[in-house]
Amino acid sequence: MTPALSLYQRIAAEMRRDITSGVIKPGDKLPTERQLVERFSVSRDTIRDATAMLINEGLVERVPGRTGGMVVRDRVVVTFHASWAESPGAPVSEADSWITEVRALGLTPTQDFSCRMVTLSSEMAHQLRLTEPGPAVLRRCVRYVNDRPSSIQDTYYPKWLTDLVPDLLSPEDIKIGTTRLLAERGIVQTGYLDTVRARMATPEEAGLLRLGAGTPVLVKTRVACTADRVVRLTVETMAGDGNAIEYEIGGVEPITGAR
Amino acid sequence: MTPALSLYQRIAAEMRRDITSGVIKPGDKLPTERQLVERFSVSRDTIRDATAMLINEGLVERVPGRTGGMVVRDRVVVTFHASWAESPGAPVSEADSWITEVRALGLTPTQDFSCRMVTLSSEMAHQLRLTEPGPAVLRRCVRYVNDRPSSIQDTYYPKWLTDLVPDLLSPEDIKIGTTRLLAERGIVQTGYLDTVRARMATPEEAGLLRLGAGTPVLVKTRVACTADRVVRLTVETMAGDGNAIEYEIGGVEPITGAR
DNA sequence: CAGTGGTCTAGACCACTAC
DNA sequence: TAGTGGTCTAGACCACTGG
Repeated sequence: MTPALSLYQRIAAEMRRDITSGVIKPGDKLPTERQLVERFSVSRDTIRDATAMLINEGLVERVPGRTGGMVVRDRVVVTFHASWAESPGAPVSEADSWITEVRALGLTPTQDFSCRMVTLSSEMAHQLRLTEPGPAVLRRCVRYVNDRPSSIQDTYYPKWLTDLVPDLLSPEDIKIGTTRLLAERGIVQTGYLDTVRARMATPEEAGLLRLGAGTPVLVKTRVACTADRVVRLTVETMAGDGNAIEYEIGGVEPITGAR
Repeated sequence: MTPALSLYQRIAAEMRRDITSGVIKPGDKLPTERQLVERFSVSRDTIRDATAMLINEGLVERVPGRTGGMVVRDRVVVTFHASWAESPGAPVSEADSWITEVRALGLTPTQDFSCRMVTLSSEMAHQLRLTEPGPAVLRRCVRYVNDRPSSIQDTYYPKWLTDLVPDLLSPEDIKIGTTRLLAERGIVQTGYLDTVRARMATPEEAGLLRLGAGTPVLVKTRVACTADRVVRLTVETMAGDGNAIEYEIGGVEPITGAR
């Protein structure tokens, strides 16, 4: 049954066991590569093949420099409550909801806003139900947890909407939340279509989110509409396995009530 | 700005450009490793470092054997419509919904069922709102697209429920769907709490789903309840970037109507 | 400065698989 | 049997970073 693991796979398995069983804990350093060469009596490349597996699985991180080494990662999971906020009557904006969640984990949330004009791809224009590609406003929110980038949220507003609500062009955070701002101007969002996917980070994303090679991203695409029109497209790219998305469907009191 | 890419990174970038720009198309074979050694005048290990990046990004697959080689992957995305089915009044079962989706893409769906008794971990018992770990029935459904494993769906039913509805112990597919079966016995599910995460596949999952190393999985956890009790826990592990999950919140006619 | 990981070489032998 | 990727070795030099 077992397909005869190769040498580096057996070494990886042994180290993986030490990590998952807790012999080596998050934050602990692994032995140096040259120490592992001695311990297992193999070449350094074989050790690097083994540790590359652990890094690809998200268990371990390489830290360069004199006091560096390989460190067992400590992944805290931040949960996005997709069903909670963003309804016009919701008590909090989507951003507030995220900030609350991060603080509840004892971590420090930060956000960076920017705003610029872009030309929509035909793919994006189609998702916004526009007849053809055209200009749009892109509002970007980069979120940090303990100063490490955690997610990039890009929201595209079609030109007809920003003509109606020029406040959307503000390069600053809109305190009350864009959903409530739009509602106050008569644009009430009543429906969302979310699509969630997982894929490997592109090199650009790995740079932006400061991800190690071999880290996945969780991508949530949200198309929002009023009773008769599509008003925005939001693409949220989240770092690796440090984020989760939660959806409630129907009444969940028996589940959440016991918490 | 650019941090001086190393040799293997530059080679990877060049090959990546050929793939994403369409010079090399899905299904096409890359040159052999030894041909690439010649073309770039580097050692084979450097070529392997470069191609390992492409494999980790999910762009390329290695195929062993005489006529093997490195092949550009063609990823078709199957979408799970999480909001559609599973309501007792829904026209189709969750399985039917999936089968329809796969067929619509011109692919062939297959499913394998199995059923066995397991002991719940304390984590799972907590999710089922049981006071302590205990026995449960695990119904597993492995799904294949064109004979390649695509997802593993594990559903755990607590013992009190299988005592009430022994049909759940059937090792065969339940044609009408378990949700409708339970509804006929008076267990009407009215709420779901879904959590979606992305992470790297463990070696076991990579084996089950026949994934190459460095492929992410999309994990959907669904806890379902009736008006007053939690009745099941479903963990669905999906292969890499070949799957997506879709949620509808509120009225989405302006979005879906235009399709 | 000393030690870490990062990169690269030039070989070697193996398992697998279509021809 | 011939050619593919899979594994492994024993070196080498580099960039980076704390003491």
